[in-house]
Amino acid sequence: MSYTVDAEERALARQSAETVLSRRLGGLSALSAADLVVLRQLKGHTVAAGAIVHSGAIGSDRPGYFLSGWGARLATGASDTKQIVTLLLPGDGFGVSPSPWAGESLPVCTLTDSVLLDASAVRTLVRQRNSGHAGLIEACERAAWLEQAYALNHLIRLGQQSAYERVAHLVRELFVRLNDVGLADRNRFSMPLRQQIIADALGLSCVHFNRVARRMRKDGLIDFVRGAVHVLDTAALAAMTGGAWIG
Amino acid sequence: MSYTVDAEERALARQSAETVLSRRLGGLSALSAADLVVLRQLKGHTVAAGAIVHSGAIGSDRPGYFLSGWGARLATGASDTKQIVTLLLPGDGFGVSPSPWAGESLPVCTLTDSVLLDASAVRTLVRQRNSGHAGLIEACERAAWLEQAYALNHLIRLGQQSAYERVAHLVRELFVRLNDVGLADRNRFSMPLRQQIIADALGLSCVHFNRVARRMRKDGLIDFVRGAVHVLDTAALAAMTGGAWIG
DNA sequence: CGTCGTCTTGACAAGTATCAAGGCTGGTGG
DNA sequence: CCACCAGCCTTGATACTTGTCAAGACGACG
Repeated sequence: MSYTVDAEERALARQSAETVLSRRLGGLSALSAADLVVLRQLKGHTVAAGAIVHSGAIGSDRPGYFLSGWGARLATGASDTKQIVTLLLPGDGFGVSPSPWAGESLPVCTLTDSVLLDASAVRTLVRQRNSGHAGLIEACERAAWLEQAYALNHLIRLGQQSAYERVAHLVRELFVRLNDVGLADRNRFSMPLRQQIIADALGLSCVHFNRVARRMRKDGLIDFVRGAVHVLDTAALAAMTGGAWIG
Repeated sequence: MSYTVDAEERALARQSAETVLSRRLGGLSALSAADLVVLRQLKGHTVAAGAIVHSGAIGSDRPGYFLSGWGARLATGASDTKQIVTLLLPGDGFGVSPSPWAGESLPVCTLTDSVLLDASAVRTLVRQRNSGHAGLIEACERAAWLEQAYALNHLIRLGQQSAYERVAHLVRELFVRLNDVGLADRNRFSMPLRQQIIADALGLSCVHFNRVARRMRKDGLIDFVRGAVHVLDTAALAAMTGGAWIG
Protein backbone atom coordinates (compact mmCIF):
# COMPACT_ATOMS: atom_id res chain seq x y z
CA MET A 1 0.00 0.00 0.00
CA SER A 2 2.99 2.29 -0.40
CA TYR A 3 2.91 4.54 -3.40
CA THR A 4 6.41 4.26 -4.63
CA VAL A 5 8.05 7.35 -5.94
CA ASP A 6 9.21 6.52 -9.41
CA ALA A 7 12.81 6.50 -10.47
CA GLU A 8 12.74 9.78 -12.26
CA GLU A 9 11.18 11.53 -9.32
CA ARG A 10 13.76 10.02 -7.06
CA ALA A 11 16.53 11.32 -9.23
CA LEU A 12 15.04 14.79 -9.30
CA ALA A 13 14.66 14.73 -5.55
CA ARG A 14 18.24 13.69 -5.06
CA GLN A 15 19.42 16.53 -7.24
CA SER A 16 17.43 19.12 -5.43
CA ALA A 17 17.29 17.68 -1.95
CA GLU A 18 19.65 20.31 -0.67
CA THR A 19 18.10 23.16 -2.50
CA VAL A 20 14.40 22.49 -2.21
CA LEU A 21 14.06 24.12 1.18
CA SER A 22 16.28 27.07 0.48
CA ARG A 23 14.52 27.61 -2.83
CA ARG A 24 11.12 27.48 -1.23
CA LEU A 25 11.82 29.68 1.77
CA GLY A 26 14.37 31.83 -0.01
CA GLY A 27 11.72 32.63 -2.58
CA LEU A 28 9.51 34.00 0.16
CA SER A 29 12.05 36.14 1.94
CA ALA A 30 15.76 36.81 1.72
CA LEU A 31 17.54 34.30 3.92
CA SER A 32 20.74 35.15 5.74
CA ALA A 33 23.73 32.85 5.86
CA ALA A 34 22.73 31.98 9.41
CA ASP A 35 19.25 31.05 8.24
CA LEU A 36 20.70 28.72 5.64
CA VAL A 37 22.91 27.09 8.24
CA VAL A 38 19.86 26.40 10.38
CA LEU A 39 18.07 24.82 7.45
CA ARG A 40 21.08 22.76 6.45
CA GLN A 41 21.39 21.33 9.91
CA LEU A 42 17.86 19.97 10.08
CA LYS A 43 17.90 16.19 10.31
CA GLY A 44 15.96 14.10 7.87
CA HIS A 45 14.13 10.82 8.25
CA THR A 46 12.04 8.72 5.93
CA VAL A 47 8.38 8.05 6.54
CA ALA A 48 6.17 5.55 4.80
CA ALA A 49 3.06 6.56 2.92
CA GLY A 50 -0.06 6.91 4.98
CA ALA A 51 1.60 7.83 8.24
CA ILE A 52 0.24 10.59 10.42
CA VAL A 53 3.17 12.87 11.09
CA HIS A 54 1.43 15.60 13.03
CA SER A 55 -1.65 15.19 15.18
CA GLY A 56 -2.84 18.74 14.91
CA ALA A 57 -2.73 19.42 18.61
CA ILE A 58 -0.57 22.52 18.58
CA GLY A 59 2.81 22.02 20.14
CA SER A 60 2.34 18.35 20.84
CA ASP A 61 4.13 17.09 17.76
CA ARG A 62 7.35 17.59 15.94
CA PRO A 63 7.08 20.18 13.23
CA GLY A 64 8.55 19.22 9.90
CA TYR A 65 9.32 19.98 6.30
CA PHE A 66 8.65 17.77 3.34
CA LEU A 67 11.94 17.31 1.55
CA SER A 68 10.55 14.75 -0.87
CA GLY A 69 7.21 13.07 -1.18
CA TRP A 70 3.74 14.50 -0.84
CA GLY A 71 1.51 14.93 2.17
CA ALA A 72 -1.82 16.40 3.11
CA ARG A 73 -3.56 18.25 5.84
CA LEU A 74 -6.76 16.37 6.59
CA ALA A 75 -10.02 17.47 8.04
CA THR A 76 -10.88 14.15 9.57
CA GLY A 77 -14.59 14.30 9.89
CA ALA A 78 -17.10 11.66 10.84
CA SER A 79 -16.75 7.92 10.52
CA ASP A 80 -14.07 7.45 7.94
CA THR A 81 -14.51 10.35 5.56
CA LYS A 82 -11.42 12.47 5.28
CA GLN A 83 -11.25 15.69 3.36
CA ILE A 84 -7.90 16.88 2.12
CA VAL A 85 -7.65 20.56 2.98
CA THR A 86 -4.28 21.27 1.43
CA LEU A 87 -1.68 19.19 -0.31
CA LEU A 88 1.84 19.50 1.07
CA LEU A 89 4.60 19.36 -1.50
CA PRO A 90 8.35 19.20 -1.13
CA GLY A 91 9.44 22.38 0.58
CA ASP A 92 6.18 22.75 2.47
CA GLY A 93 6.22 22.56 6.23
CA PHE A 94 3.85 22.05 9.11
CA GLY A 95 3.92 23.25 12.68
CA VAL A 96 6.20 26.18 11.93
CA SER A 97 3.76 29.04 11.54
CA PRO A 98 4.78 32.01 13.65
CA SER A 99 1.08 32.66 14.22
CA PRO A 100 -0.78 29.38 14.16
CA TRP A 101 -3.94 29.37 12.09
CA ALA A 102 -6.88 27.01 12.31
CA GLY A 103 -5.40 24.68 9.73
CA GLU A 104 -2.48 23.99 12.04
CA SER A 105 -4.92 22.19 14.28
CA LEU A 106 -5.58 19.56 11.63
CA PRO A 107 -3.59 16.37 11.35
CA VAL A 108 -0.97 15.99 8.65
CA CYS A 109 -0.26 12.70 6.92
CA THR A 110 2.04 11.46 4.20
CA LEU A 111 0.46 10.41 0.93
CA THR A 112 3.64 8.85 -0.43
CA ASP A 113 6.85 7.59 1.05
CA SER A 114 8.50 10.80 2.11
CA VAL A 115 11.64 12.31 3.52
CA LEU A 116 10.87 14.75 6.29
CA LEU A 117 13.14 17.16 8.05
CA ASP A 118 12.67 17.69 11.75
CA ALA A 119 11.90 21.40 11.99
CA SER A 120 12.04 21.75 15.76
CA ALA A 121 14.98 24.12 15.48
CA VAL A 122 13.04 26.34 13.11
CA ARG A 123 10.01 26.34 15.34
CA THR A 124 12.12 27.38 18.30
CA LEU A 125 13.53 30.35 16.42
CA VAL A 126 10.14 31.29 15.11
CA ARG A 127 8.48 31.07 18.52
CA GLN A 128 11.15 33.27 20.04
CA ARG A 129 10.82 35.65 17.12
CA ASN A 130 14.59 35.50 17.25
CA SER A 131 15.74 38.79 15.77
CA GLY A 132 18.85 37.18 14.32
CA HIS A 133 16.63 35.21 11.95
CA ALA A 134 14.19 37.78 10.70
CA GLY A 135 14.42 36.49 7.14
CA LEU A 136 13.60 32.94 8.08
CA ILE A 137 10.72 34.02 10.26
CA GLU A 138 9.34 36.20 7.51
CA ALA A 139 9.57 33.27 5.12
CA CYS A 140 7.65 31.03 7.53
CA GLU A 141 4.99 33.67 7.93
CA ARG A 142 4.55 33.94 4.20
CA ALA A 143 4.54 30.19 3.76
CA ALA A 144 1.69 29.93 6.25
CA TRP A 145 -0.16 32.71 4.47
CA LEU A 146 0.26 30.89 1.18
CA GLU A 147 -1.00 27.64 2.59
CA GLN A 148 -4.13 29.43 3.71
CA ALA A 149 -4.53 30.86 0.24
CA TYR A 150 -4.20 27.36 -1.21
CA ALA A 151 -6.92 26.16 1.14
CA LEU A 152 -9.15 28.98 -0.08
CA ASN A 153 -8.41 28.06 -3.67
CA HIS A 154 -9.44 24.56 -2.80
CA LEU A 155 -12.66 25.89 -1.34
CA ILE A 156 -13.36 27.68 -4.61
CA ARG A 157 -12.72 24.51 -6.55
CA LEU A 158 -15.13 22.54 -4.43
CA GLY A 159 -17.73 25.26 -4.24
CA GLN A 160 -18.18 26.43 -7.76
CA GLN A 161 -16.33 24.39 -10.28
CA SER A 162 -17.23 21.36 -12.36
CA ALA A 163 -15.11 18.24 -12.22
CA TYR A 164 -13.25 19.27 -15.36
CA GLU A 165 -12.52 22.73 -14.02
CA ARG A 166 -11.45 21.42 -10.64
CA VAL A 167 -8.87 19.15 -12.15
CA ALA A 168 -7.50 21.90 -14.36
CA HIS A 169 -7.41 24.35 -11.49
CA LEU A 170 -5.58 21.94 -9.22
CA VAL A 171 -3.07 21.01 -11.88
CA ARG A 172 -2.31 24.66 -12.42
CA GLU A 173 -1.78 25.21 -8.72
CA LEU A 174 0.49 22.20 -8.40
CA PHE A 175 2.46 23.22 -11.45
CA VAL A 176 3.10 26.67 -10.05
CA ARG A 177 3.99 25.38 -6.62
CA LEU A 178 6.32 22.69 -7.87
CA ASN A 179 7.93 25.13 -10.22
CA ASP A 180 8.78 27.30 -7.24
CA VAL A 181 10.93 24.55 -5.80
CA GLY A 182 12.43 23.50 -9.08
CA LEU A 183 10.50 20.24 -9.31
CA ALA A 184 8.63 21.07 -12.49
CA ASP A 185 9.89 20.90 -16.00
CA ARG A 186 8.76 23.40 -18.55
CA ASN A 187 5.45 21.61 -18.94
CA ARG A 188 5.72 18.45 -16.91
CA PHE A 189 5.82 17.46 -13.28
CA SER A 190 5.74 14.32 -11.27
CA MET A 191 2.59 13.57 -9.28
CA PRO A 192 3.07 10.38 -7.30
CA LEU A 193 -0.54 10.05 -6.19
CA ARG A 194 -3.06 7.37 -7.00
CA GLN A 195 -6.08 8.64 -8.87
CA GLN A 196 -8.15 7.71 -5.85
CA ILE A 197 -6.33 10.28 -3.75
CA ILE A 198 -6.52 13.05 -6.29
CA ALA A 199 -10.21 12.34 -6.69
CA ASP A 200 -10.69 12.41 -2.92
CA ALA A 201 -9.02 15.77 -2.68
CA LEU A 202 -11.27 17.15 -5.39
CA GLY A 203 -14.44 15.65 -3.98
CA LEU A 204 -14.86 13.29 -6.93
CA SER A 205 -15.04 9.55 -7.36
CA CYS A 206 -11.91 8.07 -8.84
CA VAL A 207 -13.90 6.63 -11.74
CA HIS A 208 -15.13 10.05 -12.64
CA PHE A 209 -11.69 11.57 -12.27
CA ASN A 210 -10.39 8.96 -14.64
CA ARG A 211 -12.98 9.92 -17.22
CA VAL A 212 -12.25 13.59 -16.86
CA ALA A 213 -8.55 12.90 -17.24
CA ARG A 214 -9.19 10.99 -20.42
CA ARG A 215 -11.27 13.81 -21.80
CA MET A 216 -8.50 16.26 -21.01
CA ARG A 217 -6.04 14.15 -22.91
CA LYS A 218 -8.37 14.02 -25.88
CA ASP A 219 -8.84 17.80 -25.63
CA GLY A 220 -5.08 18.27 -25.74
CA LEU A 221 -5.09 20.06 -22.40
CA ILE A 222 -3.45 17.77 -19.87
CA ASP A 223 -2.02 14.30 -20.14
CA PHE A 224 -1.84 12.10 -17.04
CA VAL A 225 0.67 9.32 -17.29
CA ARG A 226 2.08 6.97 -14.72
CA GLY A 227 2.75 9.31 -11.81
CA ALA A 228 3.33 12.39 -13.93
CA VAL A 229 1.39 15.19 -15.49
CA HIS A 230 2.08 16.79 -18.86
CA VAL A 231 0.55 20.18 -19.41
CA LEU A 232 -0.13 20.07 -23.12
CA ASP A 233 -1.63 23.51 -23.52
CA THR A 234 -0.33 25.93 -20.95
CA ALA A 235 -2.16 28.89 -22.41
CA ALA A 236 -5.53 27.15 -22.41
CA LEU A 237 -4.97 25.96 -18.86
CA ALA A 238 -4.13 29.43 -17.65
CA ALA A 239 -7.08 30.88 -19.51
CA MET A 240 -9.63 28.46 -18.17
CA THR A 241 -8.44 28.88 -14.58
CA GLY A 242 -7.64 32.55 -14.94
CA GLY A 243 -10.21 33.89 -12.56
CA ALA A 244 -10.91 32.18 -9.27
CA TRP A 245 -7.37 32.47 -8.06
CA ILE A 246 -6.26 33.69 -4.66
CA GLY A 247 -2.69 34.39 -3.70
CA MET B 1 -33.10 44.42 -3.92
CA SER B 2 -32.67 45.02 -0.23
CA TYR B 3 -33.47 42.10 1.99
CA THR B 4 -35.31 43.77 4.74
CA VAL B 5 -34.71 42.55 8.23
CA ASP B 6 -38.10 41.55 9.55
CA ALA B 7 -39.75 43.16 12.51
CA GLU B 8 -38.96 40.45 14.97
CA GLU B 9 -35.33 40.45 14.02
CA ARG B 10 -35.24 44.18 14.37
CA ALA B 11 -36.66 43.96 17.84
CA LEU B 12 -34.16 41.34 18.86
CA ALA B 13 -31.36 43.42 17.43
CA ARG B 14 -32.49 46.48 19.33
CA GLN B 15 -32.57 44.55 22.55
CA SER B 16 -29.12 43.16 22.12
CA ALA B 17 -27.47 45.93 20.15
CA GLU B 18 -25.41 46.94 23.11
CA THR B 19 -24.59 43.47 24.22
CA VAL B 20 -23.93 41.63 21.02
CA LEU B 21 -20.31 42.74 20.76
CA SER B 22 -19.49 42.32 24.40
CA ARG B 23 -21.17 38.92 24.39
CA ARG B 24 -19.25 37.81 21.36
CA LEU B 25 -15.82 39.05 22.34
CA GLY B 26 -16.37 38.55 26.04
CA GLY B 27 -17.14 34.94 25.32
CA LEU B 28 -13.71 34.55 23.76
CA SER B 29 -11.64 36.25 26.40
CA ALA B 30 -12.26 38.15 29.61
CA LEU B 31 -12.67 41.82 28.74
CA SER B 32 -11.55 44.57 31.09
CA ALA B 33 -13.65 47.63 31.86
CA ALA B 34 -11.35 49.58 29.55
CA ASP B 35 -11.98 47.08 26.75
CA LEU B 36 -15.71 47.50 27.15
CA VAL B 37 -15.37 51.26 27.02
CA VAL B 38 -13.52 50.97 23.74
CA LEU B 39 -16.24 48.78 22.30
CA ARG B 40 -19.00 51.03 23.56
CA GLN B 41 -17.45 54.05 21.90
CA LEU B 42 -17.36 52.54 18.42
CA LYS B 43 -19.60 54.49 16.08
CA GLY B 44 -22.26 52.75 14.07
CA HIS B 45 -23.61 53.39 10.62
CA THR B 46 -26.16 51.63 8.48
CA VAL B 47 -25.26 49.99 5.20
CA ALA B 48 -27.62 48.70 2.54
CA ALA B 49 -27.61 45.09 1.43
CA GLY B 50 -25.13 44.20 -1.25
CA ALA B 51 -22.54 46.82 -0.42
CA ILE B 52 -18.86 46.01 -0.36
CA VAL B 53 -17.62 47.20 2.99
CA HIS B 54 -14.04 45.99 2.79
CA SER B 55 -12.00 45.57 -0.34
CA GLY B 56 -9.65 42.97 1.02
CA ALA B 57 -6.52 44.98 0.46
CA ILE B 58 -5.09 44.88 3.94
CA GLY B 59 -5.06 48.21 5.66
CA SER B 60 -6.77 50.07 2.89
CA ASP B 61 -10.26 49.90 4.32
CA ARG B 62 -12.03 50.59 7.52
CA PRO B 63 -12.31 47.55 9.71
CA GLY B 64 -15.74 46.90 11.16
CA TYR B 65 -18.07 44.81 13.25
CA PHE B 66 -21.50 43.61 12.27
CA LEU B 67 -23.89 44.82 14.93
CA SER B 68 -26.95 43.66 13.05
CA GLY B 69 -27.46 42.13 9.64
CA TRP B 70 -25.48 39.48 7.88
CA GLY B 71 -22.46 39.72 5.61
CA ALA B 72 -20.06 37.48 3.80
CA ARG B 73 -16.46 37.18 2.86
CA LEU B 74 -16.33 36.49 -0.85
CA ALA B 75 -13.79 34.79 -3.02
CA THR B 76 -14.56 36.77 -6.11
CA GLY B 77 -13.34 34.52 -8.83
CA ALA B 78 -13.71 34.77 -12.56
CA SER B 79 -16.38 36.61 -14.49
CA ASP B 80 -19.25 36.91 -12.09
CA THR B 81 -19.06 33.81 -9.95
CA LYS B 82 -18.67 34.57 -6.30
CA GLN B 83 -18.07 31.99 -3.65
CA ILE B 84 -19.01 32.79 -0.08
CA VAL B 85 -16.11 31.74 2.09
CA THR B 86 -17.59 32.60 5.45
CA LEU B 87 -20.81 34.16 6.60
CA LEU B 88 -20.44 37.09 8.96
CA LEU B 89 -23.07 37.32 11.67
CA PRO B 90 -23.81 40.01 14.23
CA GLY B 91 -20.78 40.25 16.48
CA ASP B 92 -18.39 39.18 13.74
CA GLY B 93 -15.75 41.59 12.55
CA PHE B 94 -13.38 42.09 9.67
CA GLY B 95 -10.03 43.76 9.41
CA VAL B 96 -9.25 43.37 13.11
CA SER B 97 -7.14 40.23 13.16
CA PRO B 98 -3.94 40.77 15.12
CA SER B 99 -2.23 38.47 12.63
CA PRO B 100 -3.91 38.80 9.28
CA TRP B 101 -4.69 35.54 7.56
CA ALA B 102 -5.32 34.91 3.89
CA GLY B 103 -9.06 35.36 4.29
CA GLU B 104 -8.50 38.95 5.35
CA SER B 105 -7.42 39.63 1.81
CA LEU B 106 -10.87 38.82 0.48
CA PRO B 107 -13.58 41.41 0.08
CA VAL B 108 -16.44 41.61 2.55
CA CYS B 109 -19.96 42.54 1.57
CA THR B 110 -23.30 42.92 3.29
CA LEU B 111 -25.99 40.40 2.45
CA THR B 112 -28.75 42.32 4.24
CA ASP B 113 -29.23 45.86 5.39
CA SER B 114 -26.81 46.05 8.26
CA VAL B 115 -25.56 48.19 11.07
CA LEU B 116 -21.79 48.24 11.18
CA LEU B 117 -19.49 49.63 13.82
CA ASP B 118 -16.32 51.35 12.73
CA ALA B 119 -13.61 49.27 14.36
CA SER B 120 -10.66 51.50 13.58
CA ALA B 121 -10.05 52.09 17.26
CA VAL B 122 -9.92 48.35 17.89
CA ARG B 123 -7.55 47.81 15.01
CA THR B 124 -5.23 50.46 16.34
CA LEU B 125 -5.05 48.82 19.74
CA VAL B 126 -4.60 45.42 18.20
CA ARG B 127 -1.84 46.56 15.87
CA GLN B 128 0.02 48.16 18.73
CA ARG B 129 -0.50 45.04 20.80
CA ASN B 130 -1.43 47.57 23.44
CA SER B 131 -0.69 45.86 26.72
CA GLY B 132 -3.52 47.68 28.43
CA HIS B 133 -6.00 45.76 26.30
CA ALA B 134 -4.68 42.23 26.44
CA GLY B 135 -8.17 40.79 26.85
CA LEU B 136 -9.55 42.51 23.80
CA ILE B 137 -6.56 41.52 21.69
CA GLU B 138 -6.87 37.94 22.83
CA ALA B 139 -10.54 37.99 21.89
CA CYS B 140 -9.74 39.31 18.42
CA GLU B 141 -7.14 36.63 17.95
CA ARG B 142 -9.60 33.93 18.88
CA ALA B 143 -12.30 35.41 16.71
CA ALA B 144 -9.97 35.25 13.73
CA TRP B 145 -9.08 31.69 14.60
CA LEU B 146 -12.75 30.78 14.75
CA GLU B 147 -13.47 32.37 11.42
CA GLN B 148 -10.76 30.23 9.90
CA ALA B 149 -12.33 27.18 11.49
CA TYR B 150 -15.69 28.15 10.01
CA ALA B 151 -14.08 28.44 6.60
CA LEU B 152 -12.65 24.95 7.03
CA ASN B 153 -16.06 23.64 8.05
CA HIS B 154 -17.40 25.17 4.90
CA LEU B 155 -14.72 23.40 2.93
CA ILE B 156 -15.81 20.10 4.46
CA ARG B 157 -19.41 20.81 3.55
CA LEU B 158 -18.52 21.52 -0.05
CA GLY B 159 -16.03 18.71 -0.34
CA GLN B 160 -17.77 15.72 1.08
CA GLN B 161 -21.38 16.29 1.93
CA SER B 162 -24.63 15.89 0.03
CA ALA B 163 -26.99 18.80 -0.34
CA TYR B 164 -29.09 17.56 2.57
CA GLU B 165 -26.08 17.22 4.82
CA ARG B 166 -24.68 20.59 3.83
CA VAL B 167 -27.84 22.37 4.78
CA ALA B 168 -28.03 20.57 8.12
CA HIS B 169 -24.39 21.24 8.82
CA LEU B 170 -24.69 24.92 8.03
CA VAL B 171 -27.82 25.32 10.11
CA ARG B 172 -26.08 23.75 13.03
CA GLU B 173 -23.14 26.11 12.68
CA LEU B 174 -25.35 29.14 12.40
CA PHE B 175 -27.41 28.06 15.37
CA VAL B 176 -24.33 27.69 17.54
CA ARG B 177 -22.85 30.97 16.40
CA LEU B 178 -26.05 32.95 16.84
CA ASN B 179 -26.60 31.38 20.21
CA ASP B 180 -23.22 32.73 21.28
CA VAL B 181 -24.42 36.26 20.75
CA GLY B 182 -27.88 35.72 22.17
CA LEU B 183 -29.65 35.87 18.83
CA ALA B 184 -31.02 32.35 18.89
CA ASP B 185 -33.99 31.07 20.76
CA ARG B 186 -33.99 27.62 22.22
CA ASN B 187 -34.64 26.12 18.80
CA ARG B 188 -35.22 29.02 16.48
CA PHE B 189 -33.22 31.77 14.86
CA SER B 190 -33.73 34.45 12.29
CA MET B 191 -32.00 34.00 8.94
CA PRO B 192 -32.68 37.04 6.78
CA LEU B 193 -31.23 35.59 3.59
CA ARG B 194 -32.93 34.75 0.36
CA GLN B 195 -32.78 31.10 -0.56
CA GLN B 196 -30.67 32.09 -3.51
CA ILE B 197 -27.92 33.31 -1.23
CA ILE B 198 -27.97 30.31 1.06
CA ALA B 199 -27.84 28.08 -1.98
CA ASP B 200 -24.92 30.05 -3.38
CA ALA B 201 -23.00 29.65 -0.17
CA LEU B 202 -23.58 25.92 -0.22
CA GLY B 203 -22.76 25.50 -3.88
CA LEU B 204 -26.33 24.52 -4.75
CA SER B 205 -28.98 25.91 -7.03
CA CYS B 206 -31.74 27.69 -5.19
CA VAL B 207 -34.32 25.33 -6.65
CA HIS B 208 -32.52 22.37 -5.22
CA PHE B 209 -32.08 24.07 -1.88
CA ASN B 210 -35.79 24.67 -1.81
CA ARG B 211 -36.48 20.99 -2.38
CA VAL B 212 -34.04 19.95 0.29
CA ALA B 213 -35.63 22.40 2.70
CA ARG B 214 -39.03 20.94 2.01
CA ARG B 215 -37.77 17.44 2.59
CA MET B 216 -36.27 18.53 5.88
CA ARG B 217 -39.58 19.92 6.97
CA LYS B 218 -41.29 16.67 6.04
CA ASP B 219 -38.62 14.76 7.93
CA GLY B 220 -39.28 16.86 11.01
CA LEU B 221 -35.69 18.05 11.11
CA ILE B 222 -35.66 21.71 10.19
CA ASP B 223 -38.41 24.10 9.18
CA PHE B 224 -37.57 27.13 7.07
CA VAL B 225 -40.12 29.88 7.28
CA ARG B 226 -40.01 33.43 6.06
CA GLY B 227 -36.60 34.57 7.21
CA ALA B 228 -36.34 32.19 10.13
CA VAL B 229 -35.24 28.67 10.88
CA HIS B 230 -36.87 26.30 13.35
CA VAL B 231 -34.74 23.41 14.46
CA LEU B 232 -37.37 20.75 14.99
CA ASP B 233 -35.11 17.93 16.10
CA THR B 234 -31.98 19.20 17.79
CA ALA B 235 -30.74 15.75 18.65
CA ALA B 236 -31.07 14.43 15.13
CA LEU B 237 -29.36 17.51 13.77
CA ALA B 238 -26.45 17.15 16.15
CA ALA B 239 -26.21 13.45 15.40
CA MET B 240 -26.16 13.80 11.67
CA THR B 241 -23.55 16.55 11.75
CA GLY B 242 -21.65 15.10 14.68
CA GLY B 243 -18.44 14.31 12.89
CA ALA B 244 -16.97 16.69 10.37
CA TRP B 245 -16.71 19.54 12.80
CA ILE B 246 -13.72 21.74 13.36
CA GLY B 247 -13.42 24.29 16.11
C1' DC C 1 3.27 -17.65 -14.05
C1' DG C 2 0.11 -16.02 -10.78
C1' DT C 3 -1.25 -12.44 -7.75
C1' DC C 4 -2.14 -7.97 -6.29
C1' DG C 5 -3.04 -3.27 -6.77
C1' DT C 6 -4.29 0.17 -9.78
C1' DC C 7 -6.21 1.97 -14.05
C1' DT C 8 -9.83 1.73 -17.49
C1' DT C 9 -14.27 0.98 -19.37
C1' DG C 10 -19.30 0.03 -19.56
C1' DA C 11 -24.00 0.09 -17.81
C1' DC C 12 -26.90 1.99 -14.77
C1' DA C 13 -28.75 4.79 -10.82
C1' DA C 14 -28.83 8.78 -8.09
C1' DG C 15 -28.07 13.59 -7.37
C1' DT C 16 -28.35 18.04 -8.97
C1' DA C 17 -28.98 21.84 -12.45
C1' DT C 18 -31.84 24.16 -15.69
C1' DC C 19 -35.96 25.87 -17.73
C1' DA C 20 -40.38 27.34 -17.23
C1' DA C 21 -44.66 28.32 -15.14
C1' DG C 22 -47.60 29.42 -11.34
C1' DG C 23 -48.39 31.17 -6.48
C1' DC C 24 -47.70 33.96 -2.59
C1' DT C 25 -46.67 38.33 -0.27
C1' DG C 26 -45.69 42.97 0.46
C1' DG C 27 -45.51 47.38 -1.42
C1' DT C 28 -47.38 51.19 -4.43
C1' DG C 29 -50.48 54.15 -6.64
C1' DG C 30 -55.00 55.06 -8.06
C1' DC D 1 -60.02 49.69 -0.63
C1' DC D 2 -58.55 47.65 -4.69
C1' DA D 3 -55.63 46.53 -8.62
C1' DC D 4 -51.37 45.92 -9.94
C1' DC D 5 -46.52 44.99 -9.82
C1' DA D 6 -42.10 43.11 -8.40
C1' DG D 7 -39.61 39.91 -6.01
C1' DC D 8 -39.31 35.73 -4.05
C1' DC D 9 -40.85 31.03 -3.16
C1' DT D 10 -42.66 26.67 -4.93
C1' DT D 11 -43.37 23.05 -8.08
C1' DG D 12 -43.02 20.15 -12.29
C1' DA D 13 -40.62 18.32 -16.33
C1' DT D 14 -36.43 17.37 -18.24
C1' DA D 15 -31.41 16.99 -19.09
C1' DC D 16 -26.93 16.78 -17.54
C1' DT D 17 -23.40 15.63 -14.19
C1' DT D 18 -21.58 12.55 -11.15
C1' DG D 19 -21.58 8.26 -8.29
C1' DT D 20 -21.89 3.22 -7.89
C1' DC D 21 -21.33 -1.40 -9.24
C1' DA D 22 -18.98 -4.66 -11.77
C1' DA D 23 -15.78 -6.55 -14.91
C1' DG D 24 -11.71 -6.53 -17.63
C1' DA D 25 -6.80 -4.77 -18.72
C1' DC D 26 -2.41 -3.51 -17.52
C1' DG D 27 1.83 -3.41 -14.98
C1' DA D 28 4.79 -4.53 -11.02
C1' DC D 29 6.56 -7.94 -8.34
C1' DG D 30 7.32 -12.20 -6.08
